[in-house]
Amino acid sequence: MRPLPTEDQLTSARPIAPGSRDSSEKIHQHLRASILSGELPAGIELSQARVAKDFQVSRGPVREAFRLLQREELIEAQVNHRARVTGLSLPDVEHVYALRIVNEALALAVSVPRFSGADLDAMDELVTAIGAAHRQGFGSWERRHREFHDLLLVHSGERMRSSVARWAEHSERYRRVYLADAEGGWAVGALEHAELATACRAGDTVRATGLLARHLSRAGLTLVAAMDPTHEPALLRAAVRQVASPVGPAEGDGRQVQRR
Amino acid sequence: MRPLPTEDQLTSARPIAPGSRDSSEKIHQHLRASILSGELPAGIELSQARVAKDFQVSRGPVREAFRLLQREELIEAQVNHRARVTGLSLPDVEHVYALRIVNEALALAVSVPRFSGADLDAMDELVTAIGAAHRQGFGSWERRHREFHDLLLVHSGERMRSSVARWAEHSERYRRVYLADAEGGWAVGALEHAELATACRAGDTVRATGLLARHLSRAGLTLVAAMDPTHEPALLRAAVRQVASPVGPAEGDGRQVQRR
DNA sequence: CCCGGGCACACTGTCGACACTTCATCCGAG
DNA sequence: CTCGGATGAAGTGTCGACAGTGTGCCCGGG
Repeated sequence: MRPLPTEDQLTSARPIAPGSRDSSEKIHQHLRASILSGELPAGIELSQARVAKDFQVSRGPVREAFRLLQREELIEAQVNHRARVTGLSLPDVEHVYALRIVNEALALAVSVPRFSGADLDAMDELVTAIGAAHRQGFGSWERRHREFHDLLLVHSGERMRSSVARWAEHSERYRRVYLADAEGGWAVGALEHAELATACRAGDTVRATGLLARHLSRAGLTLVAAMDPTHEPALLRAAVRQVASPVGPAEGDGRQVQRR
Repeated sequence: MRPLPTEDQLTSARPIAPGSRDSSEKIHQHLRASILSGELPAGIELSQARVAKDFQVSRGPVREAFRLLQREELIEAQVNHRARVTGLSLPDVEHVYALRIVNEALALAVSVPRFSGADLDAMDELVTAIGAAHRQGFGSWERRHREFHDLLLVHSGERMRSSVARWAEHSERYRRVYLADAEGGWAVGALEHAELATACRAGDTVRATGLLARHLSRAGLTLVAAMDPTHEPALLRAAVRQVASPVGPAEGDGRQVQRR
């Protein structure tokens, strides 16, 4: 493979406010957003010195930010080498979506009985907003979409939410790269969101979790298929099987997860 | 509450080899082990300067290690304040065990069909080893116990294993504090381990995952009950319900998770 | 023309220093 | 005696500098 051009002021870094405390946190946030959004593509190299110069800070805070990104597996760094933005491997995609399925389903299961009327109204509102925003560009749609999924987990506790949100962020990254313009998926997604909101309002926990699992598994399967059509997504199957047990809602789950 | 004595060479820190590269990694490992083992109890304060002096390094690497620990929620740090070892809240315990249940069950589900004969033999060996080691002190038992659980996930992929292992480490910490000498639990645990190994050898995935879920939920419920007997562990129930669906193995699952 | 050794640059890991903040103590006014 | 402000120590956030290491380039030999 070709060596991939080193970054060249590619990150839209602005100087950090001089007196600002905890600048490493800001750097971390900024870099993470840049990576997840694809502005810093996989394989690109980031040097501490360069990033420090772009943000107009010393290398100390940059090193701390890099350590966090490394722990999140957004960059990989070896000693005495420059850090590189992590690549997108197929097993990673499957792991991310499988974990999302089981974790978000659990979070949703405990959230459903706790939804307030306001929550449910906001949910309906977002469903229509997502449908309307899907032709205003990817950014708008993505923001609403993320809000919707956040709302589903709002009553599951802080620790679980942060754990789940981290995986969701990763999947945002993959989705943007591989499904930037899959218009067919939008319509199906909208329908699934509507069904999900209905199930939440009805308080039907097992139906809601099953729908969420299928929603996520469809996204994951599409991604996997786009990356390698011959791959057998055993992990994703196992995840959806765990959540949406055969005793779930009436409609079979064999449609999306095609057996062979 | 009283202000909790500040640490006083409490961490058994030895100087880091001078020429050693990546000393922050070593500091991180050491501190994490100290916290998880209880050597650094919850609430104690760690100052960068003091830790740096103990390890005989500058504050730079220590800051990086602290950032990682903070991200793992093992310490909490505010700007211009000393870092404090995180406390053990009841919701945290429930979250940790609930996530462990769904994540490890998923990992086990994909691992069962992939176990080799050697894996299964090692599993049986560990089952007996655990039974024998449980009177050689907590440390010995804990090591074998961890090995056993690691073996269960050995074929689930690197990313999932690391994700699962992190939560498992947290639970080690809680268990050590609250169950340091619960001898009754050991016998039950041994029995469950044996059943688990049998199910794996038989290739019975749903039985194996169900057993694992109940094994973990029992531990979690014991912990929760020890911390607050009046607490209603809704999250744990949801987690075990998700994994061990009613269509599971013959023996009912209503025994451990008592309904009211 | 091709290739390997050597050299200079760039970068990383680490350290000590400086400014600012927080906290505890002490002292004097009331 | 009590209470509030001053004051010093301790600690943190940040920076620039130094030594060691990896990388690419150049040049000479074959």
